Amino acid sequence: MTAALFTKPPTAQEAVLAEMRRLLVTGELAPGTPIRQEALADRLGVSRVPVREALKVLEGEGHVEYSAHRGYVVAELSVEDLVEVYRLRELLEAEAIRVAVPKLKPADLAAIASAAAEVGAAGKRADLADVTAANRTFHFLLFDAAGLPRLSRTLRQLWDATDVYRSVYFASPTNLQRVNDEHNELIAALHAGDAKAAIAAQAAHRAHSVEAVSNALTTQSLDG
Amino acid sequence: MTAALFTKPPTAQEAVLAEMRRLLVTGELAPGTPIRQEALADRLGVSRVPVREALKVLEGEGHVEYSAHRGYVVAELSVEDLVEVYRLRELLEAEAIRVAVPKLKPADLAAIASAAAEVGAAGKRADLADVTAANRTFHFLLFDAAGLPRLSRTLRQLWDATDVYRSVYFASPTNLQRVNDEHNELIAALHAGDAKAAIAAQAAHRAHSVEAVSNALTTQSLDG
DNA sequence: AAACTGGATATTGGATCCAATTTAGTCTAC
DNA sequence: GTAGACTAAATTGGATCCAATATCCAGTTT
Repeated sequence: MTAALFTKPPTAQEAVLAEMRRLLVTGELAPGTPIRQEALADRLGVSRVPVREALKVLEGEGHVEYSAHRGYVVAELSVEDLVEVYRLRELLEAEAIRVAVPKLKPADLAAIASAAAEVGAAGKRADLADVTAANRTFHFLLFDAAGLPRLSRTLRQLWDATDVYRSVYFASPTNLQRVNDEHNELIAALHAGDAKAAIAAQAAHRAHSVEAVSNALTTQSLDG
Repeated sequence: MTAALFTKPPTAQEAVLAEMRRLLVTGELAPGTPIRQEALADRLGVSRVPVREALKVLEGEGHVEYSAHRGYVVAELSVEDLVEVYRLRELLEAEAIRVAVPKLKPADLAAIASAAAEVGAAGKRADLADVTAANRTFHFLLFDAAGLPRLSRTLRQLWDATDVYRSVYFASPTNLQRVNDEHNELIAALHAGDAKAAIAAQAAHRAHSVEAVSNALTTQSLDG
């Protein structure tokens, strides 16, 4: 019974899904572009079948739009969509924190603090991918502590929908510094067991990011 | 250019998906049962390919659970799950109504009233499927009026998750009568433009149904 | 007797092939 | 010159076939 040395991809569709997520986040698959199944399959070294199944998953998550016999197109995210996503996050994240705070154990707090530290470290390294990943870990350690799987799932969907823009936000050193400060503020509230303060901290945190991203969206296109 | 006499299924996967939803709601595919792709495909007269794509959709919606190389199993819904779903609905439906009420036009109100009437009519006919469908139409006419597509999508997912139990609730004449009364109360609030009252009405409506279904769940199994 | 090993069978995962549909382009009719 | 119809190419949808994995059962070992 040997422990796995590194994570293996059990199926091709899973590998395809992971790679497509990367392509979507990095913008290599830009919003609005039609997806040619065969080209994509060739690029990933598989047949069209696992690609199609991965696309069905992404369709369910709202990352691509589907039209019968016409295929898939990378979904576009308007400012209205962005605002809607953040409003829904506001409602649901408040609930998650409200439920999670009384349940937090020392181990949870330690894990959360550790994730926050990793955000800072990755920021110093200017490693955007790691910042994004650590940031997500940080927040979902908290959300998941509520022990409400469907709430977590829904929140993940909402986060996924705007992942494309998160790296834009983290690209600015000013924003990065602010993010770290806000994380610390949130952690302090968690240690104090003050759910209300934690919710407020998270709300401020979110507001800053939606403002920045919204500005980036309205002024010009992503790659501008 | 002949007009279609009845809605055609453009693709097989869509037909499979619709039929599988029916099987899940009616309980012909009971929670916990493993899904054998080939048997299901034979039963529906198609190959396994469209079945697999439909299953991926249902997996995304939480109706089936998937394990690599082990296949799909019809998801079980615990009482905790039920409570969680209704709590999330509470948060999100309140938001939907809050946004929708000021936007409601006479045509919307008429459509909503008409749907409510259909619920009553179907109830008199004791047609459970029609009651469920009309009830859903009624509520989502309101939710969709908010003009928030992601909110609507999330709410649909939550409703879908508990669809299995809704027909149980409607099976009781007492419940049916109460549902009609509560619908009328909600409609009155909408006509008055009173969002707060509408939210309260919807909350009471939801509380009654979660209570009934929860009782049914705890006392015994579905078919008891 | 319990536990591990090996192989047979059932089931899922993936690739290839064919059918159906859409789309672009060209030709014709008016 | 434009609208419509027809044709051809590209693309998606579905079926069949083969490979990979898991499960089950017998046999062997300790």
